[in-house]
Amino acid sequence: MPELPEVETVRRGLAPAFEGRRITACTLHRPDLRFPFPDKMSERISGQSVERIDRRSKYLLFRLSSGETLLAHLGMSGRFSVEADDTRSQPGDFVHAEPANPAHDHVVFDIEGGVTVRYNDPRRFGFMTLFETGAEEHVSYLAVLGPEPHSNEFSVAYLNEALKGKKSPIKTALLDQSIIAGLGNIYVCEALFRAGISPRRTAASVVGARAERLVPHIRDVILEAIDAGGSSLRDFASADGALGYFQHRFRVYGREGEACPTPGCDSKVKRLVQSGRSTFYCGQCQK
DNA sequence: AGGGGGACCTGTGCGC
DNA sequence: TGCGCACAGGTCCCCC
Repeated sequence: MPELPEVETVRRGLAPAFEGRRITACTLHRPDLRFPFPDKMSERISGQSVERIDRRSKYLLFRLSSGETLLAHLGMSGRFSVEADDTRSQPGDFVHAEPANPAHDHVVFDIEGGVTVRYNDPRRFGFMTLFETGAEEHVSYLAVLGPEPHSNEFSVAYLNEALKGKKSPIKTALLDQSIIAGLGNIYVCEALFRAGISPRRTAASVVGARAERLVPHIRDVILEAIDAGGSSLRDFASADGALGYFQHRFRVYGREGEACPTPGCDSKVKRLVQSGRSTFYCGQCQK
């Protein structure tokens, strides 16, 4: 489920529980997720303090006092939840309202101050690894990533260069994390809709006015979603996990057959499959 | 070299 | 009610 905005929301929810505190125990309930956990992972994390939690694209980076970084990716179904006795950490799940099935709690962090953080992942497409902090350029997952959508580096000039000569559809190109990092199926569909660009158009043909529109729309769609997550975080202090993250509604994603939301457009939202994944779009508004 | 398709997993919702 | 199938917000890896 998580694209960049959801991962950022999770980061903000986890930060007060972890930052400046010691992890007293890290317990693994199985040897692997998508990949085996790194050698002696539990020993390397237990007893360390978390100095900060960073995010790059859809990866969470827990900076440990040992000089190592714990990298976590949530795959499709990964989720963190917090139980807390203290007042600093809000309990809850940050993305999901439904309780997680404890059978899929694969990693448990006990943190000083009476905080427990669980990583739950039914499909186990997530993964975790440890690396020496500062060696990011040697970590394959991070080394290949393109710019963050809201960074200065992500500009019209950059996009033109990155898409030059690309025959693949723009939809597919925007899912390529080496072109732009952090977009997933939902926000690519939403950004192309807002920019009025057909998902089937070749990437190389997105130039001129289309590229000028696409860059700010990608930024906006991501920043709005982060804001929606952030306001949810602020609101649910007393709600105990009932976050309602997806009160943030999508304009086309998951809306096949519904009326196109553009005022005055009488077309319906269509669905097609590209590279094996659903694309939602309006054939009238997106050219 | 780049791009498509399968693989990795479990859960859910739908039609019959 | 039960069963089978399609589909799910991601990424890696193989093969053409």
